[in-house]
Amino acid sequence: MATPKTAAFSETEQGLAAFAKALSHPARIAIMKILAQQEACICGEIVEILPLAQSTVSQHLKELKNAGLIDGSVDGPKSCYCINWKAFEKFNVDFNTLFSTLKTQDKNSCC
Amino acid sequence: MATPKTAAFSETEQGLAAFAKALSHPARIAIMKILAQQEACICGEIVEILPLAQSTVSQHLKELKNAGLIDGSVDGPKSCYCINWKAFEKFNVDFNTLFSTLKTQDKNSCC
DNA sequence: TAATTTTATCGTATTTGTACGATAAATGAA
DNA sequence: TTCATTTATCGTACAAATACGATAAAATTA
Repeated sequence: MATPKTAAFSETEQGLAAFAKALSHPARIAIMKILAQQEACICGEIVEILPLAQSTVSQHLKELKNAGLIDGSVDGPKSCYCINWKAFEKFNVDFNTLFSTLKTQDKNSCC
Repeated sequence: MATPKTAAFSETEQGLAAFAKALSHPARIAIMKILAQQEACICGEIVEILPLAQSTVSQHLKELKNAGLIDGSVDGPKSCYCINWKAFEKFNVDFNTLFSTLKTQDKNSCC
């Protein structure tokens, strides 16, 4: 059986992995860039910029939202998205912490 | 068709996404921790620590190696792995750059 | 009210990821 | 040489991700 063993790992490892997974597709990184650069973060504008179908973009937006990296609000018939900077920064800090912790612990004993 | 449109995105986006994908599984983050903490980075020791089959661990090691995050060398019948700090740091820097660039550009106009 | 616009969701097809057991290849030990 | 140890790879099964068209839901416009 290919049942995921996610639960067997620590909260920190799961959290960092979930964050990394949210940004593991170039389209989602592109969306984060667009959200930062555009004046109004309307779904339709993102669809126009990216070479993907509307439904696919909606799916990517949903994943970013589930990961907490972006927020979304309804504006009439349109949907407005923006970056959740607090969450984004938290993950960035967590990742930097992992990197520096590992580098400090490193024994550099083989290879 | 569900053919990936990876090629439609920029090199930077693809690179960051590939890096994130390599760390998008808790087992691979755990492996990075083990490689930093253990004196000798033998495959068999990693297998003993993680709740995964030997073949599964081997697969995860292969993915980390393909992403360039770790190096591997044969030591008799054993395999020794270690973190490729140059590559790991490069990705860490790239990611920090993305974060700070986006934050600088942010217009914070909606939501 | 009726038509248009916008977006989320559904259904579906295809690809990729995850996990395991079994096996092969390589090395060291008996 | 023969046997044991170690690890990578193969085959397989199932789960999840990716992508699209079609459609439903909600709100504005005519």
